Amino acid sequence: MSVSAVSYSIRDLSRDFVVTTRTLRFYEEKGLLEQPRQGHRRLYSAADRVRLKLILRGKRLGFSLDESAELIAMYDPESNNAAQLRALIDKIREQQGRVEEQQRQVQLMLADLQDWERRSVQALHVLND
Amino acid sequence: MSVSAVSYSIRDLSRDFVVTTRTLRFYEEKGLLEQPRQGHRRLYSAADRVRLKLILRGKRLGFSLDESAELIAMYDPESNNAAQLRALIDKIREQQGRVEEQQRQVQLMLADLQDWERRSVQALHVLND
DNA sequence: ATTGACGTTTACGTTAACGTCAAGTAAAAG
DNA sequence: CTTTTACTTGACGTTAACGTAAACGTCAAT
Repeated sequence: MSVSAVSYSIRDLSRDFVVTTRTLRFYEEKGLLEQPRQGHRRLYSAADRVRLKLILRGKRLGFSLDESAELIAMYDPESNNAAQLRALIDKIREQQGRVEEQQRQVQLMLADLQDWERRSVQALHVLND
Repeated sequence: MSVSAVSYSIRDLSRDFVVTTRTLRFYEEKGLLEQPRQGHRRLYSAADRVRLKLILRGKRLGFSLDESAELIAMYDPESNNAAQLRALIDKIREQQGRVEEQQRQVQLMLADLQDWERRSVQALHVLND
């Protein structure tokens, strides 16, 4: 089983994940990505792609980069650390709570407005009669 | 019917809505709140409280201050502008979509992790047997 | 040898939403 | 009249997450 040592330029990653190269360098600066130098240039591995995927997923969940970093640290597929996994799940549950709260607020607001709308439509009716 | 001309100091609003005075001045600077000067000082009215309430509600919905400003502009209780009301509702529906998407992502992630957890627990079982 | 295409570092710029002084004013309380 | 107390206007500082040059390196192709 020859491991086809696939590697990607910064441009490749940029294209594949639809982020700017600046973003990638920035993530590296912040310690979120490795510093995969091949001499002068960066050459990313499949593992790096996974890390990036996790970072971006974190963003989609509504986490900051720092939070994502923390989460990814917990999400170590090597160490079968059950406690850490639980901790990670808890963090995400918290986020779930926050998002749910937002959703509640949005729905309340929508309900209010639609109520308002119904009433003003009725008011117009009255005026037109 | 004597309108009890209630008015509130900046400190009052700060206390009542649990925001700093800096925040209130900042909102005023951004045009989100009126500039209710009584000579030297700010003296807020009940209407101002309502505006502030709307701003903060906007934040809870996940809107930026600029977006909140836009929304509040649409939310004019005076003009029975049905079109504007619909537009407002649409804006909030969009936000609802974004929030729902986030929630989906969070739930997916949680499902994955819990799956992962089950599998690692099983793995441990196997090791212990 | 020169031109691109691609990449690198350094570093200042930007937006959002306030925080944090500093210095001055106004009015009430002692 | 002098403190307090409450408030005012600057104005610079801060964090997050990059954007936007500027200036330089490298390597293959012409």
